[in-house]
Amino acid sequence: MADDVDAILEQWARERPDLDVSPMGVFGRLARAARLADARLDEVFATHGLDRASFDVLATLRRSGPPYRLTPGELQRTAMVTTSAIAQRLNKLEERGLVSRTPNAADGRVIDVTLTPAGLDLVDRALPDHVANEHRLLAGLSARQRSQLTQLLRALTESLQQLAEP
Amino acid sequence: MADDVDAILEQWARERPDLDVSPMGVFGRLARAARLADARLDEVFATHGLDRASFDVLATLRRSGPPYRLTPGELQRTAMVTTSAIAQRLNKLEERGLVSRTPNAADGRVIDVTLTPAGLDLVDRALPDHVANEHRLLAGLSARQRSQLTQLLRALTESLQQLAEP
DNA sequence: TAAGATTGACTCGTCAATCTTT
DNA sequence: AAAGATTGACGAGTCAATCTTA
Repeated sequence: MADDVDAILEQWARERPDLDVSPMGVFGRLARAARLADARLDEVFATHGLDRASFDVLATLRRSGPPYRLTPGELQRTAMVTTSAIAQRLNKLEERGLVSRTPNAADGRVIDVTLTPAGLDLVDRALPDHVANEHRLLAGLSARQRSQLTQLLRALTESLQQLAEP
Repeated sequence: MADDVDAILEQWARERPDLDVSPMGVFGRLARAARLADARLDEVFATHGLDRASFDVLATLRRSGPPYRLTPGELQRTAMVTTSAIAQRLNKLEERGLVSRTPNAADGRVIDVTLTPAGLDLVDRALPDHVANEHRLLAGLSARQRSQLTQLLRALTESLQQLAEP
């Protein structure tokens, strides 16, 4: 039942027995699982001509409900990237005709980003495949395991947020 | 106790009640936790003039034990990146005098990458801080929670590897 | 032919600077 | 001033192509 991370911990135990490197067992597996999951999810996005970044924007607009309209700042706050990354994502999506940018009526500093009919159509077609893929990827875990994993990741996230540099 | 991901799930439940998006509760938190952890770990690497990529290479060489020597291919297999990424990491580390590249005696196609005394010194100084940081980041989780999280991430990783495209 | 290592072109992110509006 | 959005320069990864050796 030993995995790659166990081998790493054994090496450290041999080379630096003075250090308790057990937290690496958590962070190492967290990084690897996230990377693997990204790769598996990307495969399905690609079949719809999308990548994670583009899907993320389209899906955020979609789930916000009609009129499927948010500002770059709003998109930034739910994505975990900077506003400049959002601007560049929007450039690509706008070029493809999947979103449109229009000036906000109430505040001249703000831009409204709206899902076009083509964008709505695309995300609604990709979404069921994406969700089915996620179900498939979790098939190896029982309902109880999924629930526990969710709770533990929530606790870890909270701890990590609390310790963020101010 | 609701978090960002719960809000996302609620939006989907409203907009697409036909889809069971519960797996997003796992994958969303996995991605967020991994991203947050990376940011917290980078802070300590930076105090030693390192980033995660550089530290990863130096630490892999360090824990392999004397003579702290591996090939790019060996480094690639434990890192989760391509060999070209390894080559570029090595270019930077070699320029800084932290590793050296020498031809392998037994196989002319192979390069030996060795930790220099400066590289060994740097990684041995950064390591205790890194480990202490990881302990600090996990302080919010009990021993039982860490153990459970490890087991669940291991199970998830195994499932994800099994479902990799061949 | 195949394996190992490297490079160059490209993509996507961050950061710092800029522009506009409040 | 401050807030929102965007751009340009840069860093680090991937992929495809190349070079050397087995």
